[in-house]
Amino acid sequence: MRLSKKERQGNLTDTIKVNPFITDEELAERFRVSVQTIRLDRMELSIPELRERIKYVAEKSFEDEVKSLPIEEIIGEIIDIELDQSAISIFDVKREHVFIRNGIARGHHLFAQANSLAVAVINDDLALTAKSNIRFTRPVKEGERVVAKAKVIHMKDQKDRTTVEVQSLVGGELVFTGEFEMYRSKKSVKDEE
Amino acid sequence: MRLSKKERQGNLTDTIKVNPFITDEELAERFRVSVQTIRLDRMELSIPELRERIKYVAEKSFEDEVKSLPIEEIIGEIIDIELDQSAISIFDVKREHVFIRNGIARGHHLFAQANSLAVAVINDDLALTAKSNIRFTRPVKEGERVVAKAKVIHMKDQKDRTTVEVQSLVGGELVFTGEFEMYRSKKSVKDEE
DNA sequence: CTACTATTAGTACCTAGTACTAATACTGGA
DNA sequence: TCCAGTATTAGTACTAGGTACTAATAGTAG
Repeated sequence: MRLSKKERQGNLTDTIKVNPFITDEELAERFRVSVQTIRLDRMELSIPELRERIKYVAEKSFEDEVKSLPIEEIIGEIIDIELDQSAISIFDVKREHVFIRNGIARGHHLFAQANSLAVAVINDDLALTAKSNIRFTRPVKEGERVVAKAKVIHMKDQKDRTTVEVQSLVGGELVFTGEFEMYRSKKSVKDEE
Repeated sequence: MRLSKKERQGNLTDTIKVNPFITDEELAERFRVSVQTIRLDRMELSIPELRERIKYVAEKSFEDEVKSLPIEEIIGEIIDIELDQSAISIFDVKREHVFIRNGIARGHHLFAQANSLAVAVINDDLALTAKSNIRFTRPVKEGERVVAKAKVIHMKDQKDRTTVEVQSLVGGELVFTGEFEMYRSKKSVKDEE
Protein backbone atom coordinates (compact mmCIF):
# COMPACT_ATOMS: atom_id res chain seq x y z
CA MET A 1 0.00 0.00 0.00
CA ARG A 2 1.07 3.52 -0.65
CA LEU A 3 1.66 5.81 2.28
CA SER A 4 -1.21 7.83 3.68
CA LYS A 5 -1.26 11.55 3.09
CA LYS A 6 0.02 12.27 6.57
CA GLU A 7 2.88 9.78 6.36
CA ARG A 8 3.83 11.01 2.93
CA GLN A 9 3.88 14.64 4.03
CA GLY A 10 6.01 13.92 7.07
CA ASN A 11 8.38 11.90 4.97
CA LEU A 12 8.41 14.62 2.31
CA THR A 13 9.50 17.27 4.78
CA ASP A 14 12.40 15.09 5.90
CA THR A 15 13.40 14.11 2.38
CA ILE A 16 13.57 17.74 1.31
CA LYS A 17 15.45 18.69 4.46
CA VAL A 18 18.23 16.21 3.84
CA ASN A 19 18.28 16.92 0.10
CA PRO A 20 16.89 20.33 -0.83
CA PHE A 21 18.07 19.75 -4.42
CA ILE A 22 15.32 17.27 -5.30
CA THR A 23 12.70 18.18 -7.93
CA ASP A 24 8.95 17.61 -7.67
CA GLU A 25 9.23 15.03 -10.41
CA GLU A 26 11.81 13.02 -8.48
CA LEU A 27 9.69 13.30 -5.35
CA ALA A 28 6.65 12.09 -7.29
CA GLU A 29 8.55 9.01 -8.41
CA ARG A 30 9.89 8.34 -4.95
CA PHE A 31 6.45 8.47 -3.33
CA ARG A 32 4.66 6.91 -6.33
CA VAL A 33 2.18 9.77 -6.65
CA SER A 34 1.68 12.39 -9.32
CA VAL A 35 3.65 15.60 -9.53
CA GLN A 36 0.47 17.52 -8.73
CA THR A 37 0.08 15.71 -5.45
CA ILE A 38 3.62 16.65 -4.50
CA ARG A 39 2.83 20.26 -5.32
CA LEU A 40 -0.32 20.20 -3.22
CA ASP A 41 1.74 18.71 -0.40
CA ARG A 42 4.38 21.40 -0.65
CA MET A 43 1.70 24.07 -0.55
CA GLU A 44 0.04 22.62 2.51
CA LEU A 45 3.43 22.33 4.19
CA SER A 46 4.60 25.73 2.90
CA ILE A 47 7.71 24.21 1.38
CA PRO A 48 9.04 26.50 -1.34
CA GLU A 49 9.97 25.30 -4.81
CA LEU A 50 13.35 23.82 -5.66
CA ARG A 51 14.86 27.06 -6.93
CA GLU A 52 13.84 29.03 -3.88
CA ARG A 53 15.23 26.32 -1.62
CA ILE A 54 18.55 26.29 -3.43
CA LYS A 55 18.68 30.07 -3.38
CA TYR A 56 18.05 30.08 0.35
CA VAL A 57 20.86 27.60 1.03
CA ALA A 58 23.18 29.63 -1.20
CA GLU A 59 22.32 32.97 0.39
CA LYS A 60 22.77 31.64 3.88
CA SER A 61 26.22 30.27 3.11
CA PHE A 62 27.21 33.31 1.10
CA GLU A 63 26.56 35.58 4.06
CA ASP A 64 28.44 33.21 6.35
CA GLU A 65 31.37 33.12 4.01
CA VAL A 66 31.64 36.88 3.89
CA LYS A 67 31.33 37.04 7.66
CA SER A 68 33.61 34.14 8.46
CA LEU A 69 36.90 35.92 7.98
CA PRO A 70 36.40 38.79 10.43
CA ILE A 71 34.61 36.50 12.87
CA GLU A 72 37.46 34.04 12.97
CA GLU A 73 39.83 36.87 13.82
CA ILE A 74 38.73 36.75 17.43
CA ILE A 75 37.09 33.79 19.13
CA GLY A 76 34.50 35.04 21.58
CA GLU A 77 33.14 38.54 21.82
CA ILE A 78 35.27 41.24 23.38
CA ILE A 79 33.17 43.26 25.77
CA ASP A 80 35.83 45.41 27.39
CA ILE A 81 39.37 46.28 26.47
CA GLU A 82 42.10 48.62 27.72
CA LEU A 83 45.06 48.24 25.42
CA ASP A 84 48.21 46.94 27.09
CA GLN A 85 46.34 46.52 30.35
CA SER A 86 43.34 44.24 30.42
CA ALA A 87 40.47 42.82 28.38
CA ILE A 88 37.39 40.68 28.81
CA SER A 89 35.62 38.46 26.29
CA ILE A 90 32.67 36.10 26.44
CA PHE A 91 32.24 32.88 24.53
CA ASP A 92 29.07 30.83 24.41
CA VAL A 93 29.74 27.12 24.13
CA LYS A 94 27.50 25.61 21.46
CA ARG A 95 26.96 22.17 20.04
CA GLU A 96 29.75 22.57 17.50
CA HIS A 97 32.32 23.23 20.22
CA VAL A 98 31.81 20.11 22.28
CA PHE A 99 32.65 16.43 21.99
CA ILE A 100 29.55 14.65 20.76
CA ARG A 101 30.03 11.80 23.18
CA ASN A 102 30.14 13.75 26.44
CA GLY A 103 29.10 17.36 25.70
CA ILE A 104 32.39 18.76 27.04
CA ALA A 105 34.00 21.65 25.17
CA ARG A 106 37.13 20.79 23.22
CA GLY A 107 40.15 22.36 24.81
CA HIS A 108 41.26 24.24 21.77
CA HIS A 109 38.19 26.43 21.80
CA LEU A 110 38.93 27.67 25.30
CA PHE A 111 42.53 28.10 24.27
CA ALA A 112 41.44 30.01 21.15
CA GLN A 113 39.32 32.40 23.19
CA ALA A 114 42.17 33.08 25.63
CA ASN A 115 44.81 33.28 22.93
CA SER A 116 42.92 35.66 20.69
CA LEU A 117 42.12 37.82 23.70
CA ALA A 118 45.81 37.91 24.56
CA VAL A 119 46.62 38.96 21.00
CA ALA A 120 43.93 41.62 21.04
CA VAL A 121 44.95 43.20 24.33
CA ILE A 122 48.49 43.81 23.08
CA ASN A 123 48.74 47.24 21.51
CA ASP A 124 50.66 46.02 18.51
CA ASP A 125 49.52 45.04 15.05
CA LEU A 126 52.07 42.26 14.91
CA ALA A 127 51.59 40.58 18.26
CA LEU A 128 52.23 36.82 18.16
CA THR A 129 52.11 34.12 20.77
CA ALA A 130 55.59 32.78 21.58
CA LYS A 131 54.98 30.46 24.52
CA SER A 132 52.09 29.47 26.65
CA ASN A 133 51.37 27.51 29.74
CA ILE A 134 47.79 26.55 30.32
CA ARG A 135 45.59 24.54 32.56
CA PHE A 136 42.05 23.30 32.16
CA THR A 137 40.70 23.28 35.70
CA ARG A 138 37.23 21.94 35.06
CA PRO A 139 35.32 20.74 31.99
CA VAL A 140 33.02 23.25 30.29
CA LYS A 141 29.70 22.01 28.97
CA GLU A 142 27.51 22.92 26.04
CA GLY A 143 25.34 25.94 26.84
CA GLU A 144 27.75 27.49 29.31
CA ARG A 145 29.10 31.01 28.89
CA VAL A 146 32.82 31.40 29.38
CA VAL A 147 34.13 34.79 30.52
CA ALA A 148 37.84 35.24 29.82
CA LYS A 149 39.79 37.97 31.63
CA ALA A 150 43.20 38.97 30.37
CA LYS A 151 45.77 40.97 32.34
CA VAL A 152 48.98 42.27 30.85
CA ILE A 153 52.04 41.78 33.06
CA HIS A 154 54.66 44.40 32.31
CA MET A 155 58.23 43.22 32.48
CA LYS A 156 60.87 45.89 32.83
CA ASP A 157 63.84 44.38 31.10
CA GLN A 158 62.14 42.68 28.22
CA LYS A 159 61.98 44.70 25.03
CA ASP A 160 60.00 42.57 22.64
CA ARG A 161 58.12 40.25 24.95
CA THR A 162 55.04 40.79 27.07
CA THR A 163 53.26 38.32 29.30
CA VAL A 164 49.49 38.10 29.42
CA GLU A 165 47.64 36.17 32.08
CA VAL A 166 44.19 34.89 31.20
CA GLN A 167 41.62 33.45 33.56
CA SER A 168 38.41 31.98 32.15
CA LEU A 169 35.38 31.52 34.35
CA VAL A 170 31.93 30.02 34.10
CA GLY A 171 29.58 31.56 36.63
CA GLY A 172 32.47 32.69 38.80
CA GLU A 173 34.13 29.29 38.74
CA LEU A 174 37.58 28.99 37.24
CA VAL A 175 37.66 26.66 34.24
CA PHE A 176 40.88 27.66 32.51
CA THR A 177 44.03 29.62 33.25
CA GLY A 178 46.76 30.49 30.84
CA GLU A 179 49.97 32.44 30.75
CA PHE A 180 50.85 33.72 27.32
CA GLU A 181 54.23 35.05 26.45
CA MET A 182 53.64 37.34 23.53
CA TYR A 183 56.10 38.53 20.95
CA ARG A 184 55.64 42.13 19.84
CA SER A 185 57.31 44.26 17.18
CA LYS A 186 57.38 47.50 19.16
CA LYS A 187 57.51 48.48 22.81
CA SER A 188 54.34 49.22 24.65
CA VAL A 189 53.62 52.77 25.78
CA LYS A 190 53.80 51.59 29.38
CA ASP A 191 57.25 50.12 28.92
CA GLU A 192 58.56 53.32 27.41
CA GLU A 193 57.70 55.37 30.47
CA MET B 1 31.52 56.60 -23.26
CA ARG B 2 30.54 53.09 -22.51
CA LEU B 3 33.19 50.63 -21.43
CA SER B 4 35.08 48.68 -24.06
CA LYS B 5 34.37 44.99 -24.43
CA LYS B 6 37.49 44.06 -22.52
CA GLU B 7 36.80 46.43 -19.64
CA ARG B 8 33.20 45.31 -19.45
CA GLN B 9 34.13 41.64 -19.40
CA GLY B 10 36.70 42.13 -16.66
CA ASN B 11 34.25 44.13 -14.65
CA LEU B 12 31.55 41.55 -15.30
CA THR B 13 33.65 38.74 -13.87
CA ASP B 14 34.22 40.73 -10.70
CA THR B 15 30.60 41.81 -10.39
CA ILE B 16 29.40 38.24 -10.63
CA LYS B 17 32.07 37.06 -8.25
CA VAL B 18 30.99 39.44 -5.49
CA ASN B 19 27.29 38.89 -6.23
CA PRO B 20 26.53 35.59 -7.96
CA PHE B 21 22.82 36.31 -7.49
CA ILE B 22 22.60 38.93 -10.23
CA THR B 23 20.55 38.24 -13.38
CA ASP B 24 21.58 38.96 -16.96
CA GLU B 25 18.93 41.66 -17.09
CA GLU B 26 20.36 43.46 -14.07
CA LEU B 27 23.84 43.14 -15.52
CA ALA B 28 22.62 44.58 -18.82
CA GLU B 29 21.23 47.61 -17.01
CA ARG B 30 24.38 48.06 -14.97
CA PHE B 31 26.64 48.02 -18.03
CA ARG B 32 24.14 49.77 -20.29
CA VAL B 33 24.21 47.07 -22.91
CA SER B 34 21.61 44.58 -24.09
CA VAL B 35 20.89 41.29 -22.40
CA GLN B 36 22.26 39.50 -25.47
CA THR B 37 25.61 41.19 -25.08
CA ILE B 38 25.80 40.04 -21.48
CA ARG B 39 25.04 36.52 -22.62
CA LEU B 40 27.73 36.62 -25.28
CA ASP B 41 30.12 37.88 -22.61
CA ARG B 42 29.23 35.10 -20.22
CA MET B 43 29.78 32.56 -22.97
CA GLU B 44 33.17 33.93 -23.88
CA LEU B 45 34.14 33.98 -20.23
CA SER B 46 32.52 30.60 -19.54
CA ILE B 47 30.46 32.03 -16.69
CA PRO B 48 27.43 29.81 -16.05
CA GLU B 49 23.89 31.12 -15.81
CA LEU B 50 22.40 32.49 -12.60
CA ARG B 51 20.71 29.28 -11.57
CA GLU B 52 23.82 27.20 -12.04
CA ARG B 53 25.84 29.73 -10.07
CA ILE B 54 23.38 29.70 -7.19
CA LYS B 55 23.24 25.93 -7.26
CA TYR B 56 27.01 25.75 -7.13
CA VAL B 57 27.19 28.05 -4.10
CA ALA B 58 24.44 26.07 -2.41
CA GLU B 59 26.02 22.69 -3.08
CA LYS B 60 29.37 23.82 -1.84
CA SER B 61 27.94 25.11 1.42
CA PHE B 62 25.64 22.16 1.83
CA GLU B 63 28.52 19.76 1.70
CA ASP B 64 30.48 21.91 4.11
CA GLU B 65 27.57 22.04 6.51
CA VAL B 66 27.12 18.30 6.52
CA LYS B 67 30.84 17.82 6.94
CA SER B 68 31.44 20.64 9.39
CA LEU B 69 30.62 18.84 12.62
CA PRO B 70 32.83 15.80 12.11
CA ILE B 71 35.56 17.98 10.63
CA GLU B 72 35.66 20.22 13.67
CA GLU B 73 36.19 17.14 15.80
CA ILE B 74 39.77 16.98 14.66
CA ILE B 75 41.72 19.90 13.26
CA GLY B 76 44.01 18.68 10.52
CA GLU B 77 43.92 15.32 8.84
CA ILE B 78 45.23 12.30 10.69
CA ILE B 79 47.42 10.26 8.37
CA ASP B 80 48.82 7.73 10.82
CA ILE B 81 47.84 6.61 14.28
CA GLU B 82 48.86 3.93 16.74
CA LEU B 83 46.61 4.23 19.76
CA ASP B 84 48.38 5.07 23.00
CA GLN B 85 51.67 5.36 21.15
CA SER B 86 51.95 7.89 18.37
CA ALA B 87 50.04 9.77 15.68
CA ILE B 88 50.68 12.14 12.80
CA SER B 89 48.38 14.73 11.28
CA ILE B 90 48.74 17.33 8.56
CA PHE B 91 47.14 20.74 8.45
CA ASP B 92 47.21 23.08 5.48
CA VAL B 93 47.28 26.72 6.49
CA LYS B 94 44.76 28.65 4.43
CA ARG B 95 43.68 32.25 4.22
CA GLU B 96 41.11 31.83 6.98
CA HIS B 97 43.75 30.70 9.47
CA VAL B 98 46.09 33.66 9.23
CA PHE B 99 46.16 37.24 10.39
CA ILE B 100 45.11 39.41 7.47
CA ARG B 101 47.79 41.96 8.17
CA ASN B 102 50.84 39.70 8.08
CA GLY B 103 49.76 36.30 6.73
CA ILE B 104 50.94 34.49 9.88
CA ALA B 105 48.83 31.65 11.23
CA ARG B 106 46.98 32.39 14.43
CA GLY B 107 48.42 30.41 17.29
CA HIS B 108 45.21 28.73 18.26
CA HIS B 109 45.03 26.82 14.99
CA LEU B 110 48.39 25.22 15.60
CA PHE B 111 47.31 24.55 19.14
CA ALA B 112 44.05 23.04 17.91
CA GLN B 113 45.86 20.69 15.56
CA ALA B 114 48.22 19.53 18.30
CA ASN B 115 45.52 19.32 20.95
CA SER B 116 43.07 17.35 18.85
CA LEU B 117 45.86 15.01 17.83
CA ALA B 118 46.70 14.50 21.50
CA VAL B 119 43.05 13.72 22.21
CA ALA B 120 42.86 11.32 19.27
CA VAL B 121 45.97 9.35 20.13
CA ILE B 122 44.68 8.54 23.59
CA ASN B 123 42.81 5.26 23.52
CA ASP B 124 39.92 6.57 25.59
CA ASP B 125 36.57 7.97 24.58
CA LEU B 126 36.68 10.48 27.36
CA ALA B 127 40.17 11.90 27.03
CA LEU B 128 40.41 15.55 28.03
CA THR B 129 43.27 18.00 28.15
CA ALA B 130 44.20 18.92 31.73
CA LYS B 131 47.35 21.01 31.32
CA SER B 132 49.55 22.07 28.51
CA ASN B 133 52.82 23.79 27.94
CA ILE B 134 53.48 25.03 24.46
CA ARG B 135 55.94 27.02 22.45
CA PHE B 136 55.66 28.61 19.03
CA THR B 137 59.17 28.44 17.67
CA ARG B 138 58.66 30.13 14.34
CA PRO B 139 55.72 31.79 12.58
CA VAL B 140 53.78 29.68 10.07
CA LYS B 141 52.57 31.35 6.89
CA GLU B 142 49.56 30.90 4.63
CA GLY B 143 50.10 28.05 2.18
CA GLU B 144 52.41 26.05 4.44
CA ARG B 145 51.66 22.49 5.47
CA VAL B 146 52.11 21.70 9.13
CA VAL B 147 52.94 18.13 10.09
CA ALA B 148 52.20 17.38 13.74
CA LYS B 149 53.73 14.34 15.41
CA ALA B 150 52.38 13.15 18.73
CA LYS B 151 54.15 10.74 21.05
CA VAL B 152 52.56 9.28 24.18
CA ILE B 153 54.81 9.27 27.24
CA HIS B 154 53.82 6.50 29.59
CA MET B 155 54.11 7.29 33.26
CA LYS B 156 54.20 4.35 35.63
CA ASP B 157 52.61 5.72 38.75
CA GLN B 158 49.90 7.85 37.22
CA LYS B 159 46.54 6.19 36.94
CA ASP B 160 44.34 8.70 35.17
CA ARG B 161 46.87 10.95 33.52
CA THR B 162 48.92 10.53 30.36
CA THR B 163 51.39 12.95 28.81
CA VAL B 164 51.52 13.50 25.08
CA GLU B 165 54.35 15.35 23.39
CA VAL B 166 53.60 17.02 20.10
CA GLN B 167 56.08 18.47 17.65
CA SER B 168 54.82 20.35 14.61
CA LEU B 169 57.04 20.89 11.62
CA VAL B 170 56.94 22.72 8.33
CA GLY B 171 59.32 21.19 5.82
CA GLY B 172 61.36 19.58 8.57
CA GLU B 173 61.61 22.82 10.52
CA LEU B 174 60.17 22.91 14.03
CA VAL B 175 57.39 25.50 14.34
CA PHE B 176 55.56 24.36 17.45
CA THR B 177 56.13 22.07 20.41
CA GLY B 178 53.63 21.18 23.06
CA GLU B 179 53.38 18.96 26.08
CA PHE B 180 49.83 17.91 26.85
CA GLU B 181 48.84 16.36 30.12
CA MET B 182 45.70 14.40 29.34
CA TYR B 183 43.04 13.23 31.69
CA ARG B 184 41.61 9.80 30.88
CA SER B 185 38.77 7.79 32.37
CA LYS B 186 40.40 4.37 32.11
CA LYS B 187 43.94 3.04 32.13
CA SER B 188 45.72 2.44 28.87
CA VAL B 189 46.50 -1.10 27.80
CA LYS B 190 50.20 -0.32 28.08
CA ASP B 191 49.84 0.85 31.66
CA GLU B 192 48.00 -2.28 32.62
CA GLU B 193 50.82 -4.54 31.60
C1' DC C 1 -25.42 5.92 -1.42
C1' DT C 2 -23.75 10.23 -0.59
C1' DA C 3 -20.59 13.76 0.98
C1' DC C 4 -16.19 14.82 1.42
C1' DT C 5 -11.33 14.27 0.87
C1' DA C 6 -7.51 12.89 -1.96
C1' DT C 7 -5.52 12.46 -6.18
C1' DT C 8 -4.76 13.28 -10.91
C1' DA C 9 -5.01 15.79 -15.41
C1' DG C 10 -4.54 19.61 -18.05
C1' DT C 11 -4.02 24.47 -19.35
C1' DA C 12 -2.01 29.09 -19.35
C1' DC C 13 1.65 31.55 -17.64
C1' DC C 14 6.36 32.72 -15.39
C1' DT C 15 11.56 33.28 -15.02
C1' DA C 16 15.92 32.96 -16.51
C1' DG C 17 17.83 31.17 -19.25
C1' DT C 18 20.16 28.25 -24.13
C1' DA C 19 20.82 27.97 -29.05
C1' DC C 20 20.52 29.97 -33.08
C1' DT C 21 19.87 33.36 -37.08
C1' DA C 22 20.02 37.79 -38.85
C1' DA C 23 20.40 42.57 -38.95
C1' DT C 24 22.74 46.69 -37.68
C1' DA C 25 26.56 49.63 -35.61
C1' DC C 26 31.25 50.67 -34.98
C1' DT C 27 36.06 50.95 -35.93
C1' DG C 28 40.74 50.43 -37.89
C1' DG C 29 43.46 50.17 -41.92
C1' DA C 30 44.59 50.53 -47.10
C1' DT D 1 36.46 57.08 -48.02
C1' DC D 2 35.13 52.54 -48.34
C1' DC D 3 35.48 47.88 -46.87
C1' DA D 4 36.23 44.01 -43.64
C1' DG D 5 35.84 42.36 -39.50
C1' DT D 6 34.28 42.83 -34.87
C1' DA D 7 30.73 44.19 -31.60
C1' DT D 8 26.16 44.73 -30.53
C1' DT D 9 21.36 44.10 -30.76
C1' DA D 10 16.91 41.87 -32.06
C1' DG D 11 14.12 38.17 -32.46
C1' DT D 12 12.49 33.29 -32.49
C1' DA D 13 12.05 28.59 -30.78
C1' DC D 14 12.80 25.85 -26.96
C1' DT D 15 13.94 24.32 -21.88
C1' DA D 16 13.37 23.30 -16.72
C1' DG D 17 10.91 23.70 -12.96
C1' DG D 18 7.95 25.62 -11.46
C1' DT D 19 2.80 28.77 -10.03
C1' DA D 20 -2.11 29.29 -10.34
C1' DC D 21 -6.08 27.62 -11.57
C1' DT D 22 -10.05 24.51 -13.16
C1' DA D 23 -12.02 20.19 -13.56
C1' DA D 24 -12.46 15.39 -13.46
C1' DT D 25 -11.98 11.05 -11.08
C1' DA D 26 -10.93 7.82 -7.09
C1' DG D 27 -11.42 6.40 -2.44
C1' DT D 28 -13.53 6.24 1.89
C1' DA D 29 -16.28 6.98 6.09
C1' DG D 30 -20.74 7.67 7.95
